[in-house]
Amino acid sequence: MVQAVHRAMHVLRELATATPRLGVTELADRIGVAKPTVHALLRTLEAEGMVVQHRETGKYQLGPGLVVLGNAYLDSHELRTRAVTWADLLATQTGAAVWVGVFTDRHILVVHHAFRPGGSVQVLETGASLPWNTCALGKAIAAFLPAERREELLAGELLRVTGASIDDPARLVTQLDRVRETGYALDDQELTLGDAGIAAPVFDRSGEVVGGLGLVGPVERLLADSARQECAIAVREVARSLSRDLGAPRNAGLRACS
Amino acid sequence: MVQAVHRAMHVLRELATATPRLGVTELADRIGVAKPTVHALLRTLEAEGMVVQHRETGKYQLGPGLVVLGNAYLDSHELRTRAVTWADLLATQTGAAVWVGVFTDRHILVVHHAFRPGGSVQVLETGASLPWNTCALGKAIAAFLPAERREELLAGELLRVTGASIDDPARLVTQLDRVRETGYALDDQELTLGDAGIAAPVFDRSGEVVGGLGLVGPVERLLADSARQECAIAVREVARSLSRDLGAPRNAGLRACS
DNA sequence: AACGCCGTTCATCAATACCGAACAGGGAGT
DNA sequence: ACTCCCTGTTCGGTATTGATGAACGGCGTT
Repeated sequence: MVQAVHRAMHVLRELATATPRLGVTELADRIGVAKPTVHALLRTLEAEGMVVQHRETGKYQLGPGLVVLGNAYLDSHELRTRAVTWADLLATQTGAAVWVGVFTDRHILVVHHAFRPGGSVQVLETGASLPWNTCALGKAIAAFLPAERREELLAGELLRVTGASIDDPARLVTQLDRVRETGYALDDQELTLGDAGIAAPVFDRSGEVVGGLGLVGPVERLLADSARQECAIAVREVARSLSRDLGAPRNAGLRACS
Repeated sequence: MVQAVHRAMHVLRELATATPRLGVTELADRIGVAKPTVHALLRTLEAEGMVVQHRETGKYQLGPGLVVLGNAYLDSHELRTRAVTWADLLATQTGAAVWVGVFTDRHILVVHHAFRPGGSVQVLETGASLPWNTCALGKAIAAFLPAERREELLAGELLRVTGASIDDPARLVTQLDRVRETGYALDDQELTLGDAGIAAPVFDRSGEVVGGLGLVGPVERLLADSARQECAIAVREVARSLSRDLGAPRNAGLRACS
C-alpha cells in the first residue's frame, strides 16, 4: 500500500464529507498527520486539479478534476451504458423515474437516473450514495450477493434515514429471502418520506450481481395494490433483459440462493 | 510535489482517457514507470475504491469512488448550487437547455445542466468537458480572464470539434473583444453541428470570473434574428443576477478589459 | 500595538516507495 | 497436447523521497 496515495485519498474523502472547505491545520488534525505533510499532498492534488485553494481564505476544497474522472467512470461503466436505453423504456412504460445503481462500500451508488416522463422539476440523483438497507435497489442487489458478503452487510452498521428505515437485521433477512423468491425488492418510504421503490437485480456474464435497476416514485402510485404487481413485473422483466444484454446466463441469480 | 500521488493521478487520468480498461503492463508503459510500481499504486487506489479490477481479465478500470468525490465537488460548488434555480428559470423562460460551466485546464466543465422544458429525450451533459474555444461558455469566460491568462489560452493549442470550430487566434481575439463589449458570447455550431450557444460570464465577490451560464439549442431557434437578441439579453440578465447572488460588485468585469 | 492563528517554507532523517529479477497462471498458436 | 509468450503478481535491497519539527510572514482579532 502506497502510503502517500492512501493519505491523499483520505484528504479527498475528508474534504468531501466536511463542509465546503477545510484548512490545512484542521485537515492535518482530522487525518492525524503533520501539517507540512498535508500541505505537500494538497499542493500536488491542486496541481492535478483535484483540489482548489479558495483564494480569499487559503482553505482547500475539492476540485473539478474529480468530476471529469467521475464522468469517465460512468462512461466506461458497461452496466450503465447498456442500461440507459432500458431505463428510458421503463420510465416511459411506467411513468415513474428509474434509477440504476451499483454497490459500493455498504452503499448504493446511483449511476443513472431516467426522469419521470413529462414531469415537473426533478432533481438529478446520479452520483447519490444511499445506505444499502434503505432502498429497493440495495435490497435487490444484496439479496443476490454471496452469502458471506450478505452476512457482513447485515452484521455491519445499518443506517436509518427516515422513520421507516429498517435497521433490524432479522427483518432484513426475511425481506432478502423474499426478494430471492419473488425476484424484486421493495422499499416503503425507507429512503424518502412519501417515496417508494421497486427494484430488481442485474447480473453479468459470470452470473454475479453487478447492480440493480428500479422505479422510484410516490408510494400511492407505486405500491397501490393495482399498480404494484404490474410495476414489479415490468421492473423484473427489464432487469432481466438488461442482464441478458450483459451476457448473463438465463437463470442467473439462482445459484446465489445458497 | 509528492511523486507517488502525482503518479497515481497520472494513472487515473490515463484510465480515464483510454478505452474501458487497461492492463498493468500497458499502463506502466504509458506513464513510463516500472510495472511493480504501477501495480502498487493500483492496489492502493483499488482499496480506496477509485479503481476496480475486472475479475475476468485482471485489467483495471476507474472505480465508483470517483463519482462520489465528483459529486461532492459539485455539491460544494458555490456557483453551481446558487445557479440551479437561476438555470431553471432561464430554461423555462427561453424554452432552451441551460448549461452552467467553469474553466478547467483549457476546457469548460459543465457543472449543471437544466433540461429544455417539456422536451423529448435529452442527454445529461453534466460533467462534460469541452474545449474552451468551441463553446459560447468558454468564450464568455475567457473574455473576462486576466489578459495574461487569455494570451496563454490563445497561444496554446486550439482544438476543433466541428468544421465550424474556430482555431484561428486572430479571429478569437476579435470575438473576445466583442464579448467584452456586448457582455455575451455566441457559438454557431462550433461544438455540435446544428446547435448554437449564447452565454454570459459570472463573477464572484472579488470581481473575477468564476464561470459562465448559457443557452444551448438548435441554431434556427437560438440565432434567428428575432430570438437572438431576446435570448442574449435574458442570458446576460440572469448571469448578472447570479453574479450579484455570489456577492459580485455591480460593475464586475469592467476591470478585466485591460 | 501585541497577540495568536493560519498557510507556507526549509533542512534533516529515516521510512518507504521504487525497481530488477523472478513467480504463477492463462491463452494462443502451433 | 504441448509449448511459448504474455499477463498480473511477489519479493527484497537500495536510495530516493516523502514525512517531520521548527521557524517565517501575513492576517484578523484582541
